[in-house]
Amino acid sequence: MIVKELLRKKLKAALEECRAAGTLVSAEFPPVVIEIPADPAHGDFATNVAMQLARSEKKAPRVVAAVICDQLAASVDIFEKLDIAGPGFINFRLKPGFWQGLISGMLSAGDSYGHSATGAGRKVQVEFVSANPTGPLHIGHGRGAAIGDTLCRLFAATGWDVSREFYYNDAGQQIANLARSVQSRCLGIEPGDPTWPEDGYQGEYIVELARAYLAGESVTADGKVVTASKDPQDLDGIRCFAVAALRREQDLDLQAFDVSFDNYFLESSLYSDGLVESAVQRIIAKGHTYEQDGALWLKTTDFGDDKDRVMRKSDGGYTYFVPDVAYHLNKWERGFVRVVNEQGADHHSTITRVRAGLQALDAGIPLGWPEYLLHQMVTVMRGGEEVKISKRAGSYVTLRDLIDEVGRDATRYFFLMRKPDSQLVFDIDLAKDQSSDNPVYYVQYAHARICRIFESAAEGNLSAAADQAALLVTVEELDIIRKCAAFPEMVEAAAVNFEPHRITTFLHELAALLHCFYNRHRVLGDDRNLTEARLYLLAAVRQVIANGLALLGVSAPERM
RNA sequence: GUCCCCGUAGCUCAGCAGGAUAGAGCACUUCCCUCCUAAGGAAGGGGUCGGACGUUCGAAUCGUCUCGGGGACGCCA
Repeated sequence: MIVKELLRKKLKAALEECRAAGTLVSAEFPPVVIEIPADPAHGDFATNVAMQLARSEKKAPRVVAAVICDQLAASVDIFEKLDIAGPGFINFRLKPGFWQGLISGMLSAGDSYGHSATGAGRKVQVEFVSANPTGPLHIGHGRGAAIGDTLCRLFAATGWDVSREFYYNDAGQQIANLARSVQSRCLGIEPGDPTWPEDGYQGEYIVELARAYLAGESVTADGKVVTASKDPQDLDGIRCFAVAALRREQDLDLQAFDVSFDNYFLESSLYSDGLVESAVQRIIAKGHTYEQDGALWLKTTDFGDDKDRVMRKSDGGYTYFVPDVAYHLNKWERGFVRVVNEQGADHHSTITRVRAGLQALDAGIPLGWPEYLLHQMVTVMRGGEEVKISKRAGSYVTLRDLIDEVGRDATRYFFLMRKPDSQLVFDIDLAKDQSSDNPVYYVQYAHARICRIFESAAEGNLSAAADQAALLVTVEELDIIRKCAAFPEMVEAAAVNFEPHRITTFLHELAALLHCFYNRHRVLGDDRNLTEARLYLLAAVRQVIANGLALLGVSAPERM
């Protein structure tokens, strides 16, 4: 139960009662907003509804507030204090018993505390990472993987039926370039040589691929085994081998990052299954195209673009967004009422084109479908300087480099600390720091600390006791309960707004409250009842921290 | 030129479907372990919320303009 929601209902009911009694006369009431005041002295919650009503009531805000307060005080008994403050705020302070009573619900919900049924089992697909198999995953993919994975976890936690999808191109220009690059290495050609392919891939991994190919190795990827033919002239064979090997590498990277997918979708299948051609024909039939300069154009300006775009080039090939449209039509036909594409912000210009293409299909697809979550760039800092070079990839920092150096938990946490809209500076020194300066450890330590207390408690045959909850009356204890009680709405907001960073922020705040409490009060003390009450509280905190970390895909260690 | 994101403490960033003295971490100055892990806590200094105008009882939050920084604008993918 979300406490704010409860209050909102009580307040709405009180307004209606006032109207029935004639003490309020407004024809309509504004949406009731309940907020948590910045200054805790103002109470647990506050509402501005009296100020909003002042105009239609033709009374001073504080007078309106008094009317509402009287009604609330008469009909609801959860308030310890109700008062009117400032220009007309109504401040609420709930009885300690109300807060103490919330703990049992947190513990009985257990691992699902904070979850909701908002999604009502509807299907949502999240497409993320979607890296082409032309090299190891880089740090930008890492951010996308962390954000996309956590978004999936958030959707699952809020009642959606989530499907995780990874889309890649195994046959385009970039792949041909990859094959040529590996072939060149097989033939002993190096970057800089006259015959080295233009824009060839130069990373060390290309050398490794050539070596493996010539050695006749076998790789397994996406359920298929590919064995190298060893023949440097077999460009197609090299392509298949290189793609399989890099897909496998990427899978290992993702596995190390604890990110998994339900479905891998190949761009080539769109062509082989005729989906591109049928989508194009359908758009033509709907009259949204024209021929000009030997090319086929889509009138994207009919759908908000600033100029029309070429669909089929004069050489007969399709431009890159066409298979994307066919792909998304396929997603729609698979029954996903919601689709979220998590991508780097540098792909932002494709959004208008894909949506325009989908509208041109006239397939009943809603205007804002699919949704997009774009993340900004990542820069990596070490020793106060930007890191740009990877030993493996040559020109960029790989996800694997990061995971190997700072660990999975810290890598994920750091990627999720900032809102996707903000550019991210990844400080390797801080991420590796095994101290409280490191926000990951700070949160994990709070969890481990509680676990340790429970171990000590067990040795003294002490355990949490719900019936002593009334003893939890200090500021620190009530602050903790209030924070834990706000967890479900935070999860909801993080899911609705695609904002995983709300979770890291929340966890850091909760951990701070826990550490503060720990330093001011002794849990295992002489007073057995109080000890059991505090253990009861800590059990809830441990659960909330564990649940929050689970949403991030970060471990909750019992010992550190 | 058009579009998107960002601009809040020295640094990295929260806060932004408007609300009551603007927050955290790092860095800096002090202090707290005979006691459940000091990977912790307490206290302190540090701000024209890029700027201007507007809407409002009230703006870091909304609108317009403007100045910075980043990204995207292809018959490349």
